[in-house]
Amino acid sequence: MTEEEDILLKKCIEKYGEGTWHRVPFRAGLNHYRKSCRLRWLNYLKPDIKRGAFVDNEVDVMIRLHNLLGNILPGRTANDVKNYWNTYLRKKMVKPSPKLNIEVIKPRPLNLSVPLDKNNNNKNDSDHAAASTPASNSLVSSDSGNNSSYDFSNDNNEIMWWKNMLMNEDEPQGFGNNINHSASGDQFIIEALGDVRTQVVEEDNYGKTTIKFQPMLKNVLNSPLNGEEVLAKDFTPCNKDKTIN
DNA sequence: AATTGCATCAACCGCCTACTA
DNA sequence: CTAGTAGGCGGTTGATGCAAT
Repeated sequence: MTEEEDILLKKCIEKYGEGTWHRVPFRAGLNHYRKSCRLRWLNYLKPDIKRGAFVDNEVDVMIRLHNLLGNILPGRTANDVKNYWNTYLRKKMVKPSPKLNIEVIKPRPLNLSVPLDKNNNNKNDSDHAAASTPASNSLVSSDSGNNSSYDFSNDNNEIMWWKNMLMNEDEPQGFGNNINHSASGDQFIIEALGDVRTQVVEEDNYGKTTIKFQPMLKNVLNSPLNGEEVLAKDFTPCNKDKTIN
């Protein structure tokens, strides 16, 4: 894309916002496929993108969380993380042991099966947290009976979705506030991820599925830094798990 | 100075999933 | 329930720049 096209695309996004990418080429007057426009915006033009070399703390977080969150790193584009991972880190990683019957569902702020508390009144309810999982995770909570959806039309809504994912009923102020770690890398994790909670689906030999919401940060902070990837099985269960027959 | 090999990173491609009519 | 469409992700490619020879 040329510089002029970048400007057109940027103006278009500023005017209409992100999303409905199929309309972006027409709106911006660009002769590019919708995916190209989206990629250009997300990986290059978006204003809050952090560019330049990865600092040690970021690499630290990446190593610890890559197996769980994939190419998600606060402030960085997925493409950047992916490139860095493939270039530098993949070769160094110890081959992970097979993860039997465990599936980690990464947080994806799409539509939810149940609306979040729009007053940002975090009630630390693990059932609520389960219901707040994106509808893509179809194993989750069929007992709510509420099919209304929640859209992430602005950043606040997405932040709320994360907050909901992060809540821990035992430690209302969040793990990050209760852990005293001196290492700068750990501090970075706390600042960057707060108290991210990870959803893990386990299936036993009889096909019974259990969904567990596990606090990520505490385990991440205790995880080794010797190149091993963090595996879901290393996480200790917490809160009220849900069992689906 | 020219050539070669490697590193980097933006972009492409194909597939999967969610949504909707 | 099904098919079509859009959004998103991961694997991969290709252009470019730089260092080594």
